[in-house]
Amino acid sequence: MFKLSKTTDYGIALMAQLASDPTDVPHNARELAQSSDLPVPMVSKILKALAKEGLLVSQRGSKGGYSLASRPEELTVSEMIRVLEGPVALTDCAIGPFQCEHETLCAVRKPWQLISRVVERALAEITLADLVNDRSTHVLSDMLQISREPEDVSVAPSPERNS
Amino acid sequence: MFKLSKTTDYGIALMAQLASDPTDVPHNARELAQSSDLPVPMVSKILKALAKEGLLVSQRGSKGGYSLASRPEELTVSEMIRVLEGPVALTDCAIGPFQCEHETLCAVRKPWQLISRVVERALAEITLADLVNDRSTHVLSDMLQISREPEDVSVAPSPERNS
DNA sequence: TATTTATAGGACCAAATTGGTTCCATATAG
DNA sequence: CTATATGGAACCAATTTGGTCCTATAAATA
Repeated sequence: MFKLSKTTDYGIALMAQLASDPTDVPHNARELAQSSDLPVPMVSKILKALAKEGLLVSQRGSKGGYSLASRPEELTVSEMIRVLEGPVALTDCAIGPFQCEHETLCAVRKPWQLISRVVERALAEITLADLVNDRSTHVLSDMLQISREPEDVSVAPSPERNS
Repeated sequence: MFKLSKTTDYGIALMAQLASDPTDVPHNARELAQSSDLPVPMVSKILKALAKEGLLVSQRGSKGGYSLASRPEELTVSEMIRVLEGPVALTDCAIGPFQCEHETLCAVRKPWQLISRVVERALAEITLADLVNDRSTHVLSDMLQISREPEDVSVAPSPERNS
């Protein structure tokens, strides 16, 4: 569906939640699960992964929990997606050589590689700080070069789902 | 994996193949499957979908087949993805209201909507014509604002090149 | 030191999605 | 009439995904 997985989606939301707390007190899985209304085991699993990959630092034992490993301004959306979901590449051939069996015959390989880099570049412009600050609206609207809309912005114009 | 599905991948490759033929002679599924080295039933299925959605026009019966419904310059990658894969939205909440049960509580909803639009916007800059022309390299490199690299461009640190 | 609270790291499972096939109906050229 | 094509739907196996559970280990504290 060309969508992020729930894991990535939840993971970034959890990172944002941590980023929105100015103190450096670690937050534990139960706590974060509760305030985001997500199942504890799931949140726990995702936090473990984020810690393992170095995006969070973990503190074991009583009074333990997780806190951000870097400043929110220094962590990009691109990086979070890469860690949770894999490289930002729209096709296998854009990940690297020898990933797709059709790559020798395929005519659109190079364009896909370039397109993937365009998307990756865009996602690398946005930081975790942008997600939690109100500044995000400004930054992102600037990227869109549109006047900020006050209400809901959605991409789907049509109500009908593709069958 | 934040990747396009095979269906979309194949579908766009097939469109590109049609676009690269200057004549308007319809091509049938068998033919297209052969020259792209993909299974015939799969190709057939995808072409049917593309025709149903209006991206291809079909000619039934003997000497029939598929041809592009519009000029390659007028069909964007964004549109092809939307038709084959669904709306370009990185999260459920970016598709539209009431898609995600957490949307009331979620703090990063608006950023995702904007990010999705940024990506969608980028994909709407690229046309089918760009995929088949050499011009693609120019257009896309301009988007990246980098000097065109002569060799393989991949997101992952590449071991080496094949062809 | 024992207990409590937390993460680390797994194995595990059901449900959804995906990639792919098959069959039959219908249209068209010759 | 027949061969060749698409239209449409059902169907299936394999993978992926979302989610749980269990055991081991680390730290704080009573």
